[in-house]
This record gives sequence, C-alpha cells and structure tokens, in this order.
Amino acid sequence: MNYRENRYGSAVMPTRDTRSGPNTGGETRPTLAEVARAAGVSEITASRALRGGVHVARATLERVEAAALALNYVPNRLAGTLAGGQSRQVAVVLPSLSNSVFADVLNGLETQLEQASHHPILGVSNYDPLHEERLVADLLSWRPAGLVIAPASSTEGTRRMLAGAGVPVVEIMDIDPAPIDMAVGLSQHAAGRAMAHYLVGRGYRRVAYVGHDISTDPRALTRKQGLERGLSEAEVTLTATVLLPGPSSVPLGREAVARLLADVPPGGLAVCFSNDDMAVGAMFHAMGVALKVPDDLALAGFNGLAIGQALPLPLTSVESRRVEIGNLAAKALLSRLEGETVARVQDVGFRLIPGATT
Amino acid sequence: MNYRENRYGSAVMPTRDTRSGPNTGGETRPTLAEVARAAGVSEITASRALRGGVHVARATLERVEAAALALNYVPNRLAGTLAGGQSRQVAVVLPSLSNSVFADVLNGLETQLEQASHHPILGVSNYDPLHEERLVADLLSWRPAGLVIAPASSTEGTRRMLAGAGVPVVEIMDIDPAPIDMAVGLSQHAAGRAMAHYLVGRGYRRVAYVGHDISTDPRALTRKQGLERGLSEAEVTLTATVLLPGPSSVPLGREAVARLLADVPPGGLAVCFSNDDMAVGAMFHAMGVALKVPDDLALAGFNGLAIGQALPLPLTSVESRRVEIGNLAAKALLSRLEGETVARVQDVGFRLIPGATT
DNA sequence: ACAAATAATGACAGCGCTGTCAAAGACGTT
DNA sequence: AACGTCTTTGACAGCGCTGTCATTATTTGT
Repeated sequence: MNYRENRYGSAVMPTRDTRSGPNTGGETRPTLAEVARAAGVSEITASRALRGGVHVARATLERVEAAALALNYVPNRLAGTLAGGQSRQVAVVLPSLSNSVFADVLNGLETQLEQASHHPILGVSNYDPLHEERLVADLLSWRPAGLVIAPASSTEGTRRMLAGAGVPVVEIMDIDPAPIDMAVGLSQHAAGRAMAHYLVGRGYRRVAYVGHDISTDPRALTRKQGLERGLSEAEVTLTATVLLPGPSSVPLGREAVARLLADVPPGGLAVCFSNDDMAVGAMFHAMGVALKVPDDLALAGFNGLAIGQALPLPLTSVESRRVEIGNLAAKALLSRLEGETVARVQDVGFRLIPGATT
Repeated sequence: MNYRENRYGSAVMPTRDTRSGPNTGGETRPTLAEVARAAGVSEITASRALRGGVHVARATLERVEAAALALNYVPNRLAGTLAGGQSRQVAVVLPSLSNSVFADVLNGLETQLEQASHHPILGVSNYDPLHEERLVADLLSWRPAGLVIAPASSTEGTRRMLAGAGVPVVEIMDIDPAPIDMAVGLSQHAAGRAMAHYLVGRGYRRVAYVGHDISTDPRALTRKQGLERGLSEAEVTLTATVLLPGPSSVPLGREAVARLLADVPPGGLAVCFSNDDMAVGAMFHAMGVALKVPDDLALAGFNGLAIGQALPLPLTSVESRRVEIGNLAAKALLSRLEGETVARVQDVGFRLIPGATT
C-alpha cells in the first residue's frame, strides 16, 4: 500500500515552487565593522568584545553585545579562521554509516566536540580506499583543527597526507597498526582471539565464521585473524567460512547462516559473526527452522549491540566501547589543540559478554 | 570479562606519549602564490588552472598542475570561499544519532552532497530546542551553502535565523507544517492515520500506544495524533498509552510492553509503537513470556527498519523512505544553488507494510 | 594585409576577520 | 609632582584566495 500526501490529505499544498523563496534574496549579512560602528568602537575592540571580552571595559562590552544583537550579527568564522584563529572544525572520515557502530562513534565524537564549540565535517568512504583518499584531501582543504579517521585500508597517499596534515590526527577503532599520530580503540586481533579462547573453553571444537564482505573491512578481517589465531592455539581450525557481499545487516546474517547450514551440519557447531546484527539474523533463522540455540547451533556476535542483548536469549558477543571511542578521540584531539600531552595510543579495551547463545 | 591491550598483547606499546608528534610541527603549507611562482605564472592564472582550466592554455594548465603536485599543494577553501566562492559546506542539524533513522538520512545526504564535492557539517540537538538554536547559530557562522534540518520543535529564534539565513534551507522528515523554505519528507500525521485505518480494517478495536518520550519528538507526537484521529474515525479510542523516557531502543520497547501488560490484558490487543526497534523489543518480550503474536498480542511499528522485517514474523510497520529523504533533500539544496526551480514541498510518501504481527 | 574578434594572462582590490604593536588614559606610589 | 604599572583602545597589515577589468598574444574574415 502506497500513500502520498494527496491521498491522506493535509494542510499543505504539495508542489508549489519557489525560486525567490525567502532565502534566495540578496540581503547582505552585517559585518563586524557595522557592529563596531553601531557601538561606536573600532573593529578590533568589537572583535575582542564578542570573543569573551578580555581587555574590554564592562560598559564597552555591553554596548557591543547590544549592537550585535540589534543587527542580528552572525560572525563569519571563515574570515576569523583565515585571519589566524583556530578552525573549530574537525574532519571526520568514516567507512560507513549503515552500520550502527559508526553512528555510535560519530555520536560520541559530536557530543565532545560540541562541548568545545567544534563541529565535525563528515566524509563517508564506503570502505573504498581511493574514495577515502579523495575525501581526506577534500576535508583537509577546509583547514580543520584536526582529523579523526576510521581507516579503510588506506592508500599510501592517504597516509602521506595525514602525516603531513600539520594538525592532530586520530585513527580510531583499531590500535594494532602503528598510528600515524594518535590512535584510540581496541585491539581487534585480541578481541577475536578472546572469543576463540572463550568458545574453546566452552568446549566447542567446530567453529565457523560468517561475515559480510571482509576484504574491504580491515578491522573485521583482523578480528577474524585473531579468532583463527586463538583457535589454532587450541589446535582448532575453522570448519567453514561464509562471506556475503554488502554491509552487515540482520537480513544478510539470516541468509548467510542459511547458506552455511546447507553445507555444514549443525549439532555442536559454533558460528562467529562479523557483527551482532548478522548474528541476530542467524538467530531469527534458527527460530524459523526450529533449530535449538545453543544446543544445535551456537552463535557469537561482535560489538555488543543493544539488539543482541535484548534477544530472548542474550547473544554472546564482545562489547566494543564505540561511544567511548568517539568521546576519547575527540578529547585527545582537543587536548592536543590545547597543547597538552596526550597518550599516543589509547586502548579502551573490550569486554567478552558470555550470553546464552553459546 | 575485561580485556585490555596488555592482557592480550599486540605489537604496540599502549601508552607512549607525544607532544611534538609528526603533526604538531610548524611546517607551513604551500600557498597558491608558491605554486604560481613554481609554474612561472601569475597567481590568478594558477587559480584558474586549478579550477577546471577555463581560459587557460593547455600547456600552462599542465605546468601549473605539475607544480601543484610537486609542492603537494592543498587549496585553502576558507580563503577561496571568503574571496567569493560558493561554500561547498552544508550545515546538517539532526535531533539524534542513536536512532538509525537519522543515520540513514545522514547517509543519504552525505552520498548526494559528496557527488557535488560538498560536505556536511554536523550538529546534533538531542531534541533540545535551545540546543538546536545554538547549533544553528554556530553552523551558520561557517557560512554554509545551505542548511538541512530535522527540527526538534524549533524555537522562534531558530525559525528567524533560518528564514534570514540567506541560503537554501530544507526541513526534513515531516511535511505537515508549512516550510520556512523547502521541505522533504512525508506526512507523519497521515502515516499514523493510515496505520489506524489498517488496524481497524483488520478488526482490532482495542489499541494501545507505546512510545519513547514523545514530548520532545514532534514527529512521533504527530504520528500518534494521526493514529488517534484515524481510530476516532472508527469510533475507537486508545485503550492505554505507555511512554518511557529516553530514546527509542529495543530494550526500552521490551520494558515498556511489560509495563503495559501489567495493566492491560492482552487478547485481541494491538499495540502501536513509536518506532520499529521498540516493537522488536516487545516481540522479544512476547517470546519470553510465551504470548502468541498476533493472536494474544498484535504489534505494529513504524519506519520499516530492516530488523523488523527480519523477524521470524515480519513486523507490521510503515516504511519511511529515510535514505531517499536524505537524497532528495541534498538534491533540492544543490539544485537551488544552481539557480533551478525546486518544489517547495516534496512528499516521498510512505508504504504500509502489512506484516505477520497483526 | 589590416581590422575585428577571440584566447590567454595579469594587476588590483578586497572578502571579514584577528595578531601585533603602539598609544592613551587611569591609578597608585614614593 | 614625577614615575611606573595596568587597563583599555586603536591603526595597520595580512591570512589565501577570487571577481573584475584591463592588457597582450593569437586567430579569423575579407
């Protein structure tokens, strides 16, 4: 069933058009000079007054503020930054937004940045290294105060740009590779390995891996390697691997596990997923075909998403502190801008969540 | 179980510190003037060459490009914009990022903007009107080429700023209120009403509403009003309403429905949720207490999220075209910047998904 | 071959703001 | 009363780039 405005009616005409809407007009915004004139002071005094009022007499300050208010003055930060101020914009490059993981990170970043009146300029690379490179170049041309990036297997060119950016750079999510400048995250390898140890400890000897297209997601790949490493330490090897193209999602997990089970018999099988949403999809599939979890099929996710924990059977997973990564990355950046000393690598750690699905 | 880097080891020392990292150095970036000098042309010719090369001889163009490459030149768009160019930054104000709905919208926005080499500067209001007002002022001070906002019951001040911004403004998600400039979205009221009609058509006469804190979310409120309106047209009134503080989420829905059922007996009861994730939580609760859906308890969500459709029983919901809203909003903005005529209100419509939960 | 058009280049000023340095006034001290 | 100190204000230049207009080289038409 499809509905449009005109079927279900409302107070608004759907398709009027506008060329000279209210916001196409050419009225020019007031400048600092006009505020200064209105307040009867010099431009620079007005500037100082509006920036916290250091070295400005109380009376003057009030006069300038009143003038600014009356004229509806909005400072032009382009000019301000160009003239010598700190930028107060932070470039943020993420590989994806369809995974709630990065929405969480962005959320954490934005929250902290905003407290310092900074704002993220966003770029999404879709896990494409060349795209990422172009993005970094583009964003850097705005001369941001710093840059935060969750790298998508970056090119040499990207790394060179970041190293020469002249501003603080925070690489987030994984702390295994040596950072260009700073890194905030967790050891993805260790997380994968921890899961392996846990599963082995629970007695599983048949373990399969199911993931979205891992070739472009370096962190998912590292986790898988950690998993295999951990398994190999108990002389277990992966029984099977299923990789499906496209970003991780509930339906994808559902489909992937169906394919897996076409080849591999359940019964004491544990399946590790690249992300919790995939695992939830698998759980739904199991419900659909009346497979008992965990007896017939054990499931383990990654990221500790809310949805996994809200399942009737809480999902075994590894909690990654995504919002905290965003928070810490922003704080690290801001601290460096204040000239403070900041740890080069910050490990937020992770937590293995022993759910009821294993 | 908690793991840190040092427990599970890796190649990186956790806490080295850095003050004069690679990116604190004071090396100054090359300017256009230096590129011009290196290429043996005037500044303005270099400028033209690097911007598409109109009115520049082929040979000159190549020389300038080579020089720029050699010097690792990154243009300074602050200066460029200040000197008269279009900004190529678009302010984006969203009420939340913890709801995947806005991550989707942002995704759509970013995709389209990027195709035109534009970038979003992001602000998140957390549904706080005063916060939103400050954000709009802050973002406008970057002189963006335009602004996209999913309003959080905006203040008069916010509306004034938007109306006087001097750039295109797109209000997204709801098209019921009269737009300041342009609007892209759907009629939230009609969506709620459509759901009411559907439920009535399915024979339900006892309908409850379960939502997150709706007082700050104007669109959820409008949907609820639409629902009530639609029900009233069949002389049905809401049996009960449960509102829980905090953003919508799976666990919250689970808890909310538990509370509802403490007061209201199931059996032919249909529950409408403010969002699909809430409804999924309710579904999980029902599984936990062995309530049969839809016989004992019918569930209807909103937004048509992937998770709802991946449930063993697909969730009845209303599909909102979030990514498309983002896409269209960006396109509308960009078209206006090209001087084209754009529909003042664009209705992306919605689709009622008749699932198996009703 | 010469005027007229076109293509290619450059000089200049200025976008709106802030850092630096200098000056002027207010105040207290000996 | 002369001096130093602190507070408050301003003049000036310049951040790096682009729009405008002017100038010079190159082509075309007849």
